[in-house]
Amino acid sequence: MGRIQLVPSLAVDSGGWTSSKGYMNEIRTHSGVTLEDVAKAAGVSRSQASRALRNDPGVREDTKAHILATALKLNYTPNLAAQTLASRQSRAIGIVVGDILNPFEALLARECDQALRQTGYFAMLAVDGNVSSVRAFVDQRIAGLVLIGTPEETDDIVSASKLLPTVYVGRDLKAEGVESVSSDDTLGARLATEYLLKLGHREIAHVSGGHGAGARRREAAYRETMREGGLQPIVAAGRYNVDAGSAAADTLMARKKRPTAIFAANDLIALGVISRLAWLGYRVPDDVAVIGFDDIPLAASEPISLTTVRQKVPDMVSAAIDTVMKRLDDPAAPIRNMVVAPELIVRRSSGTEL
Amino acid sequence: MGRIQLVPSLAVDSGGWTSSKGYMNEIRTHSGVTLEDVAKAAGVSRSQASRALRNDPGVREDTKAHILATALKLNYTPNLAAQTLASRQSRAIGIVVGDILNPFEALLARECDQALRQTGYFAMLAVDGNVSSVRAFVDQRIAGLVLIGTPEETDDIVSASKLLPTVYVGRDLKAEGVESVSSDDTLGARLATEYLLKLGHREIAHVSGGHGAGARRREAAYRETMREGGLQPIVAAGRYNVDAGSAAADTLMARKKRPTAIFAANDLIALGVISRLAWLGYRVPDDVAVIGFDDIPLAASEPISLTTVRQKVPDMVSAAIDTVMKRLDDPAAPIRNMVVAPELIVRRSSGTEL
DNA sequence: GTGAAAGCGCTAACAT
DNA sequence: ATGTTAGCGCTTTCAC
Repeated sequence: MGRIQLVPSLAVDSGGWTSSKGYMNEIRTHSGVTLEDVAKAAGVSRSQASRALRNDPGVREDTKAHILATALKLNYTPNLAAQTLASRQSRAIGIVVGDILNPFEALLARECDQALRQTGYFAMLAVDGNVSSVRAFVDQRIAGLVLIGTPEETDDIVSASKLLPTVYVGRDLKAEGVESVSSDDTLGARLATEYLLKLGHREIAHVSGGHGAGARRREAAYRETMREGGLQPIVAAGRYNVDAGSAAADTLMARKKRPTAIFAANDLIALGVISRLAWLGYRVPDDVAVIGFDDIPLAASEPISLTTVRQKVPDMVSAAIDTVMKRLDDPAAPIRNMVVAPELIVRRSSGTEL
Repeated sequence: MGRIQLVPSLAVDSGGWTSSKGYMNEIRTHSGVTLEDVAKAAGVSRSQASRALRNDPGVREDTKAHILATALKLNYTPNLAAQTLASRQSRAIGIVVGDILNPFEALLARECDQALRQTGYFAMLAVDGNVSSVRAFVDQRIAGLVLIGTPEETDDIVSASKLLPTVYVGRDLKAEGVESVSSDDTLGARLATEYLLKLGHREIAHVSGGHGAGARRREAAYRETMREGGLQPIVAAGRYNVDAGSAAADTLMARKKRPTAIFAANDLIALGVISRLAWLGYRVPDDVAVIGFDDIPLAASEPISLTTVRQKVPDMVSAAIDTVMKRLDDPAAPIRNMVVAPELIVRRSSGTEL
């Protein structure tokens, strides 16, 4: 605490803001106080006041302190519009979320929102992510763009990335030349499959997540791991949602040789699998062990207690923000495509050794 | 379609924008074209261009048409910062969401985001809703505020509402003098309880949602309906989440006289109840009928198929936006507290008549 | 109906 | 290290 949101200029420790009660917990409108007022009250020029407030070099320490104190006393808040207009660059970062109802995307979005506030920039979110949201942001001259699960069409992402610092979170876009941060799908799927193998399962099925690159990587890694174990892969085609999991459970349990373990391409699918298994009269994990992917909050809940491959959201987000910030001060920086290693979180749904 | 986001000035039918392909599907940065350029190209003054673009009265129809066409041709995009600075009012509406991981709040947020784009205003979202988000928005001189499930402390809401047009969605804040849109909790709880009664259930339990006003109203309505039916209410104290539902299921099924139906204060609780019941070996709806509240997307999924009291999100949101818009052009308008009637959506989880 | 002029509140050369 | 001078791109009186 002790920092003021959106006013990086005042972020230096000024010793005047009580972090307990006081200003921090009040909501006050723009006082009507301008930089001019602060300068006048502090007995300096507008430029010096501006420099001090923005922590620009070339201001004597004591002058700066005095100006800051004055600003504080007058309850000064910079006018963002004026700042943006004069400096020709805003401190807003647009976050476009494809499907905010997808818990994993919501998780990423929330983390971005929070992480951004630490940087002196602030987030503008659009949750019905599509091209028009991106365009609206561009029109607002935002400084950078964070794309989460949207838009589907890679073309739009590519064009966006040519206009302003852009990073895509959750998918690897190296091929398209767009900066991105994603999880290592291959490693994640291996982790899950190998764990099931280690528990002694032989009939391990996989419910896929569709035809996206990530889903295909997960499926491929599952297949490879199975083959390495000398086992026959069993794949039920699915999509990243609950209903697909439910349908897959039906298909899988209808086989003559029923699987004793199911690795779902994501947690939503796993939830569908579990719910449907219960309906069919099978017990998880006693009859069937289940593992998911993502680690959405629901997975950790007591009645679900889903073993899953956790995508490290905080790591991914901080990498993403870092990427945007880097590019912001060096547009010529090399394009980075970061891949974060996921980890297996063992809970009840995977059961114990057979 | 045929409208340009964020540029209400150009929103008049200009006949120049192809709604299929064309400009609408391209992303282009700010052309660098200013109002000055448009005016010059159209052979008029900056003021006239400004008026025409904003649909101000006092511009001859043909002049206006000409200016609009020119702007279009030059691919002009107004500089939002300049507009805000000069007019001293922005077209941004802040949406603060308390918990974006709550599907119901996400539903409201998404709807708001979409609805707002139709109004000429645009949404700025903060998803880690707390007072500081509100303050940050105020500092940005947003035009209005939509609060969704946040902040907990009513004081902050009240102070926010004094600063700028504010509406709270999802809770009734009449007592606090803050405009709000909410669902009729009493009606909703009655609907659910009466339906269970009608099916022939006698041992109907309720899992409450805590101590908030809404949760208390739901519980009260449940109790009253039970008493009217000559039955003894059975209440398990809970909170609006999955784990509470799970715990409540344990408690309830441990009773000597087990309930044959459970009305959960919201869908998340219901999900917890259902999951736990499955674990305990009970079948839904055969052994226990379950009804929720909210109608989150998960409720409609095949394996869950939850009967629930649907809060009419689109109605609530359009009422909320309408409220903000009304107050925007008349700060003295009477305070409105709208209550929307929910409806019972019958699915599999409530079973059939006993 | 139209144009000229004066800012909005700030940043960024350019001086000193 | 500090002050002076121009704008940033738009809206908005105020004249005509």
